[in-house]
Amino acid sequence: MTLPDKTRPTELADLLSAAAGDAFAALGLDRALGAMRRSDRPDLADFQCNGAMAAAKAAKKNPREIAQAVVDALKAQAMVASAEVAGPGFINVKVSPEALSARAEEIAADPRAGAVSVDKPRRVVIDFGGWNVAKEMHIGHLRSTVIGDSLQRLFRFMGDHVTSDVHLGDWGLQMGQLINEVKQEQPGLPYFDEAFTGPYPETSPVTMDDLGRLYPQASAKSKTDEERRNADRQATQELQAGRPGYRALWRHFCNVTRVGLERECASLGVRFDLWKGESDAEPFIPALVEDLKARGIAELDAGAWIVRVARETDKKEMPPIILVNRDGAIGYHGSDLGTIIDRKQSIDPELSLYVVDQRQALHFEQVFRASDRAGLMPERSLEHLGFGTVNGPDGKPYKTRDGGVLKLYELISQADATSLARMQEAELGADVPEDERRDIAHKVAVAAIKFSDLSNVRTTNYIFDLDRFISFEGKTGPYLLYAAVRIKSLARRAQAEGVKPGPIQIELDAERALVLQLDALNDALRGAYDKRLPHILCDHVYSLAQAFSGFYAAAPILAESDPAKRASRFALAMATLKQLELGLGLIGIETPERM
RNA sequence: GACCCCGUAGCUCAGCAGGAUAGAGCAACGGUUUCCUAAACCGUAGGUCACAGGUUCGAAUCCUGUCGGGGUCGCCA
Repeated sequence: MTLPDKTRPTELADLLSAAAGDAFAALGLDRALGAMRRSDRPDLADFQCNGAMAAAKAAKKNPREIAQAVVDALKAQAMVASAEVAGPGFINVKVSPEALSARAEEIAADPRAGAVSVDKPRRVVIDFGGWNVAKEMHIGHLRSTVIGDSLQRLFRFMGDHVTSDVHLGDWGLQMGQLINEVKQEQPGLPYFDEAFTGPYPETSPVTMDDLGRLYPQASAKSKTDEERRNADRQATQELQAGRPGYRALWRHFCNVTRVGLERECASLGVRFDLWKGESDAEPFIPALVEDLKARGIAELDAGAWIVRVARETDKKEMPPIILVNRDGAIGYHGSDLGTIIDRKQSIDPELSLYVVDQRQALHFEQVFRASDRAGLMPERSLEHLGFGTVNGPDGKPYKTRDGGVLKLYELISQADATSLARMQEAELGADVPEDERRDIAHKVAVAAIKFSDLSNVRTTNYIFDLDRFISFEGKTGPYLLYAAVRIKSLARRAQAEGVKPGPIQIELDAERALVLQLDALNDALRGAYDKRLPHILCDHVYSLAQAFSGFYAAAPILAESDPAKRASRFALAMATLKQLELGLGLIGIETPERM
C-alpha cells in the first residue's frame, strides 16, 4: 500500500497512519499497529503512535528499535517535520506547516468541510418511541427527542437513507383508561352509546389540558381499583377490536395530542418523516399471530399467547413476550413486532435504531429476539439506543420545587426569557427589530438546552440543574454560537471592506492548533456515528470553538495589516465557520447571524 | 435474590479496544478591552480516579471481590 495521491491531501492522521503502517508491514508486523492519533502531549508532538510497544510484546523485540525503524521511514515523508522515539517506545510526530496549510486549504474548499461519508449507505429507521398520547412533553421527553434528532441528522449526513418515526404510544391500556375516565366525567357523550349510529362530533370533547389532567387520574385509579382496572382492560380490548364510538373518541385523543407535540417540535426544530404510532401496527398483527401459532412459535400460557425468547446461555431471567394478553388485547410487545413487519414491507431497513429510555433495555432485547425467532428481521439489525434518566440533585427523576414535573414548554420559555435578558444586559441587538431579537433569543435558548442534554454521554443518567442548563457561559451551546457569530460578523465586515480569503499559511501556534482541530472532524464523526453517541460530536465542536477563540484572541484577522496574512487568516476563519455550522447542524443547533 | 449501569477536582462531567505529567466547564483567586462581538481570552490553585486484591514492562481503563447510588426482572408502556 502506498500513500494516497498527494495532489489530494486528506486527513492528517490517516496519511501518517498509512505511512507508519507501511513501515510496520516492512518489518513483518501488522499494518494496523501504525495507527496514529492526536498526541496526548501537544507540547511534544502533533500525533503519536503507540504500536511499537504493542508489537514488541508480540514479536519479543525491543520496542524502541521497532519505533526507531518506523521513525526513520516517517522522516522520509514530506509532511513530517519531525519524528522521534520517546520513552519506552512512543512515536512522536510533528507535521510540517505545508501539510497543515494543504489540509486547511482542502477543508476550506470542501462543501463538507473535510468530512467523509460512508462507503455503503444503508436504509436506516430511527424510532423515537418516547412520546405518548395524552401526555404533555416534559423534561424527561427531551432526551429521546434531541438524541434521536441528532442521530437522524448525523446518519443522513454520513450518507445513509434515514426514515425517522415518532412512533407514538397510542394503543395500550392507557387508552382504555382514558376512555373510561372521560366516560365517568361526561357519560352523556355519544361515544359511549352503543346504539348511536353516528356521525360522531368533529370537535374533540377534551383539550390537551383535559388530557393532561385526566390521564394521571385514570392511571391512579387503575392502579388501586381492581374493578376499574378490569373495565380499562375491557375498554382497551374493545377499542382494539374496533368499537366505533371508542375509535372516534380515541382519534380525538390522538389529534389533540399531536397538535401539541407538533408545536413543541417546531419550537425545537425537530422533524419526523413519519408520525406513526403503535396503532399502525395493528393490521399486521392478526396474520402474525396466526402464523406464529401455526409454526408453534407462539404458545398459549395462562390465557395469553406468548413467545419464549430465553436462551441457555442467558445469565439472567428472560421472560417471554406477551403477544396477545389474556383479554385478547395487544400490548407493546405485539405492537413492536407488528411495527417491524410494517417497516420490513414499506422500508426494508438494514438497521433499526430505537432511541428509548435505558430502562426498557430488557423489553427490546425480548422483542429483538422474538423478531429473530419469527424470521421478521434479524436481531443484529435491531439496536436499542438507551439513554439515562434526567435526575434531580437527589438522584431521582427530576421534579420542580413544588414536586411536579417540568413541562418542556416551561423549560423553553424560561430559557427564552433568560436569553433575552442576557442580550439586553449586554446591550446587544438594540438595533435589531423586536421580532428578530426574540428569534435570536430563542435560538440561543434552544442551543443551550440541546447542548446541555447532548453533551452528556447518552447511556448514563445525569443530574439536571435548571440554572446550569440555561447558563450561557463556559461549555454551553451559546458559547458555540458566539464563536460562529463572531466569524459571521467578520464575514460581513470583510464583505464591506472588500477582503477576500487567500492562500492559507500556518505560522502561529494558535493557527496550528486550529487546523489540527479542524482536521479532527472525521474522528469525531466516526466515533459519534459508530457508537451512536452524539456527545463525541459535541466535544469536537466545543474544542473547535475553543481553538478558534484562542486564535481569534491571539491574532488579528481583518485588523492584520499584511494583506497575505489577512487573507490567510480570514480564509481560516471561514473554513472554521463552515465546520462549526456543520457540526452544530448535526446536533440540531441553528446559528443566528448575530447575537 | 438475579442481572444491568454508575462511583474521576468543592460541584457537574469527559477520558475507559491499557501507555508519557488524568482533562474540561462551573465555583475560587489573579490578569487581559485606544484593536475584528469580554456570552470572550490568558494564568494560579484544586485529584490516593469509591475501596481491596489480581493480570501487565505499564491500570482511571482489563479480571475478581467489597461498599455506596440508580435501574430492571411475563400480561403497564
